[in-house]
Amino acid sequence: MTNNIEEVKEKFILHWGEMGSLWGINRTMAQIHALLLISEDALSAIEIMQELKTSRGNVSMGLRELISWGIVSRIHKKGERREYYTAEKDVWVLFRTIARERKKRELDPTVDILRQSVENLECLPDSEAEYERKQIKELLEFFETGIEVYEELESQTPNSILKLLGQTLKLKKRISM
Amino acid sequence: MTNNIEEVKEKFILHWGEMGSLWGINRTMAQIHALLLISEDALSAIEIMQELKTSRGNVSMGLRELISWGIVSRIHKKGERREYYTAEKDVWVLFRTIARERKKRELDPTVDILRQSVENLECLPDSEAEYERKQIKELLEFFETGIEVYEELESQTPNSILKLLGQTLKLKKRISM
DNA sequence: CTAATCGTTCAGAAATTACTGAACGATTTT
DNA sequence: AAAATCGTTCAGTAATTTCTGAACGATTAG
Repeated sequence: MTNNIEEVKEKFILHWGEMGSLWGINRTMAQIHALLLISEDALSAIEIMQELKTSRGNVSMGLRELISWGIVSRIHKKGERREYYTAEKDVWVLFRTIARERKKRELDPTVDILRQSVENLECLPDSEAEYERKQIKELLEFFETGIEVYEELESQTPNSILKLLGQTLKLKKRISM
Repeated sequence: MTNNIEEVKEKFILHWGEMGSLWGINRTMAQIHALLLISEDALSAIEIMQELKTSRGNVSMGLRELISWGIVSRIHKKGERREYYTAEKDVWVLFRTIARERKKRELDPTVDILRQSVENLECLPDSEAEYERKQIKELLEFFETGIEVYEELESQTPNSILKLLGQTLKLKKRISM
C-alpha cells in the first residue's frame, strides 16, 4: 500500500490524464489541470513542467487551452516577472464551466446540423425519406430538451438542484454549497 | 441549399462522426452508428462498407465495438446467411444506454481512484497534505453524488424525469414516451 | 549596453490511433 | 468435391494527434 503523498498525487494526476483522453482532452492538458487542482498555491509554468516531466512548449500550449476552457487562470504576482497559474477549485463551479463549454462545442453545433437536416428534408415530398425524417426529428427534439434542461439547471445553485432531486427521488442529502 | 436526401444523410453521418471523435469514440464507429440510426431496415456489413466507403475489417471492428456498447444488435434473418445490424432507435433508450456505459467506464474507475487516494492520505499525520486531502475529498463527494443522481434517474421513465424537472423549473413540456 | 529569464510559436519528430487488406476458418452453394 | 460467400483477426501502413526543443520577441537584471 502506498501512503506517500507524492505517490498518491502522481496516481491521481495520471488517472486524471487518462480520463482526459477518454474525453476529447489531451493527456498533458488534463494532467496540468489535475496538478493545479490539488495545489494550494498557484504554480509557474516551470514548476509544472518539472513536476510533469514535460517540455516548456507543451506546458504553454496546455495552459492556453485550459484557460480557453475557463478553468485555469493566470495570476500576476506583483513584483514578480514570472506568471503563475491556478485552477478553479470549487468542484461545482468547475463542472458547471465544463458543462457550459461542452454544450457550446458539442450540443449547439449538433442542434444546428439537425435543424438544417430537418429543414432540408421538409422540402421533399411527404413520401420520401420518411424514416430518416422521423429519426432526425426525434434526435433534434431530444437535444433541444437537453439544452432546455441544461439552461434551467445552469441558473440554479447546486444546493437547490440537489434539494429538488432529493425531494422526489430518495437521495441521501449531500450538500456542498 | 441542399435538399437531396443523400446529401442530408451524408452530412448527418459526417457530423455524427465528428462528434464521436470529440468524445472518445472513433470516427468510423460513430458513422456506422449514424447510418444505422437513420436506416429503417437492418443493414449488412457489406452495405455499410459500401455506404461509408471503408474496409471490411473496419466495419467488422466498428460493429463489434458498437455491440459491446449495447447500442447496436445483430439480426439473423431466417434463411439468410448474411448477418444484419440495427441500432437502438429510441433516442431515450439510446442515451440511457450510453450513460450507463460511460458511468461504468469513466465514473466508476474515477471514484475508485479517489477512494484509494483518500484512504492513503488518511494514513498521514493530520498536518501533511492537508490541501490535497481536502480537494480530493471534495472531488470524491462530487462524483459520488453524481453516481447517486444517475442511479435514481436511471430507474425513472423519461417522462417522469421531465415532469419532475418541469414542475419546479419552468420547462416547456416536452414528452416523448 | 549585454546577458539572463520568460512565454510563445511552430516545424519536425515521436507516439498513438485508425484503417486496410490478405489470410483464415466456417458455412453454403454449385 | 471445389468454389463462393461471410465474418474475423491482425500485421503492417497510414493518418492523426501530441510533444519537443530551437528560435523568437519581450522584458528585466546586471
